[in-house]
Amino acid sequence: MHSFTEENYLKTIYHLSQLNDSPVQTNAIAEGMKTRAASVTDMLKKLSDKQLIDYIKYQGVTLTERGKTTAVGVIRKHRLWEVFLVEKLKFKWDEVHDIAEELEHINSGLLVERLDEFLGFPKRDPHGDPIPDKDGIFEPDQNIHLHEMCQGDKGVIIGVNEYTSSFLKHLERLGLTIGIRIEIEEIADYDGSVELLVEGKRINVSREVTQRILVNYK
Amino acid sequence: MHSFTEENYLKTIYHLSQLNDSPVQTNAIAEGMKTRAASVTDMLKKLSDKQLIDYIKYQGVTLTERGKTTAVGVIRKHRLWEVFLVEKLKFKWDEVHDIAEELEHINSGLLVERLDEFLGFPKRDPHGDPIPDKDGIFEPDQNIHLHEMCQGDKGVIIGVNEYTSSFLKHLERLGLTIGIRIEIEEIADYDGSVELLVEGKRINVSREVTQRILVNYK
DNA sequence: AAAAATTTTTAGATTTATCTAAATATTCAA
DNA sequence: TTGAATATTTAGATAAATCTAAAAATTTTT
Ligand SMILES: [Mn+2]
Ligand SMILES: [Mn+2]
Ligand SMILES: [Mn+2]
Ligand SMILES: [Mn+2]
Repeated sequence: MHSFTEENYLKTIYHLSQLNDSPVQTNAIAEGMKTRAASVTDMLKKLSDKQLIDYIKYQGVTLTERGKTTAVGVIRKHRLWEVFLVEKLKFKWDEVHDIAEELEHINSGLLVERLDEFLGFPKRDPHGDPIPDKDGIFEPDQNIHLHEMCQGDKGVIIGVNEYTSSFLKHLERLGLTIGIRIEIEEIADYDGSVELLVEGKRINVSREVTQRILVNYK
Repeated sequence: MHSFTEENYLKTIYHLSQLNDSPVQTNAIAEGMKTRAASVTDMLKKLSDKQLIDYIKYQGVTLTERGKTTAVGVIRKHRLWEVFLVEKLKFKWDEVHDIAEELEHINSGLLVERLDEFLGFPKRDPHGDPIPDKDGIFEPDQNIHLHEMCQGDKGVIIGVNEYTSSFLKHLERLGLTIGIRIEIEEIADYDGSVELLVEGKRINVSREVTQRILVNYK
C-alpha cells in the first residue's frame, strides 16, 4: 500500500496535470504540497521506483496508469466522504474539506463501494466537483470559469475550485451557491470585477471570486 | 495533536490497565502493540514528556487524566465507527474492526458528536463493548467471562473480547452471537471445555472460546 | 542472600519524510 | 549565443518510529 504522503503527492500531481497537458513541474508540486522542491525531488524518485509516475530528471513528471488509478481512487473517496458529511451528518459545505483530507486515506475497497451505495451513487460533491465511479470514470462536463464569461451570458453555478472555509462562507454571503442561476450584466475593465444578476438582485463580484466559480452555461 | 502511534499506545495501555490495577509493564505493551520492548521504552519517554502517562523506570506506567481522556476518546470513535459500518453500511461484525482501527484516528470533535447523533447515541458496539459518552463515561455493567460460570448458570451473551474475523465467524457457526441466551450444562475437567444449551441445542465449546465470551447473568 | 531468570533500558542503526544550502541544469532575454 | 534568471537536483542534517544486541535492574528461585 501507499503512505498518506504518497497518496497526497499523486493527488496533487493529478490535479496539476489537469491544468495543461505538459509534464508537471517540481516547483508546482512543491507549492501544491506546501513543501520544498528538494523534498519533492526525493519523493519523485520514490514514486518513480514504484512505477506510479514517469519521471525524467529536470523534465517534470506524468502519472502512469497505475498512478492515475490511485490518484482518482483517492479523489473518489474524498468526494464521497464530503457528500456523507453534508448529506448525512449535516455539516456545511465549508466545513468538510479538511475532514475529507483525512478520510480519503482510509483504505478499504469494500468501504468505498458501500459508502457510495449508501449515499445513492452521487454524481457530484458538495462543491460541485464530479465524483468518479468505481472504474474511475468521470461524468463528462463542460463548465467554464465565471471570469471567462461575457456580458449577457447566463448560466448556473455548478462548482468552485477553492475549498477554504473563508471563501465558501463569502460565497454564501453573496448568495452564490451551487444551483444558483446567474447572468453577467457588466464586466469592469478597470479591475475585472463583474456585475451579476442573482435572484433578481445585482451584485458586484471581484475577479478573485470569479476565477474560482465554475458555471454550466448553454 | 497526537500521532496515530501515540494514540494506539495510549489505547493499548488503557486496555491493559483494565485487566488489573497495578501499573502496566513494558513487555505487556510490546505484546499488545506487536513491537519490541526497546521501542516501547522509547515511546514511554515520549508519552511521559507529554504528560499522558506517569512513568517510573522499571516500574511500569499508569495513564494520567489527560492520557485516559485521550484513550477513551479513541475507543469512543472506534466503537462508533463500528456501529456505523454495521448499522448503516451493512458490514458484518467480523469485518469492521480493522477498518475502525483506521477511522478511530480521524480527528474532528464535531465529526464524532455528529456521528454519535446520526447513529442514535448507541450504547454498545457490534461486539457488545460499551461506548463511552462524550464525557468519557461508560454505562456501568457487570459481565463475567463464560469460562467463569458454573454448571447450571444461565445468562445472555453480551460481548466478546477478541475481534478477529476467524474468531467471530467461528462464533456465528456455533450460533453464539450477541443477545443469545445460554445455559451451562456441564464443564469438562479434562480440557475445560463447556457443554452449553443454546436455543434448545447442546453444543460443546472449547476453553479458548469460553475465555473470549462475555455473559450478562443474574 | 546469592545465583539464575526475567524484565527493562541503553547504545547504536535504519527507514521515511522532511529541511537548508550549495551545486547544476535549463530557460529566457539581451 | 552568452549571461542572467529560474528551476531542479544533490549533499548532508534532522525528527519520528522502529530495530538488534548488549548492559543493567528487578524478581524469582534455590
Ligand atoms: Mn474537498
Ligand atoms: Mn489527503
Ligand atoms: Mn474493534
Ligand atoms: Mn488504531
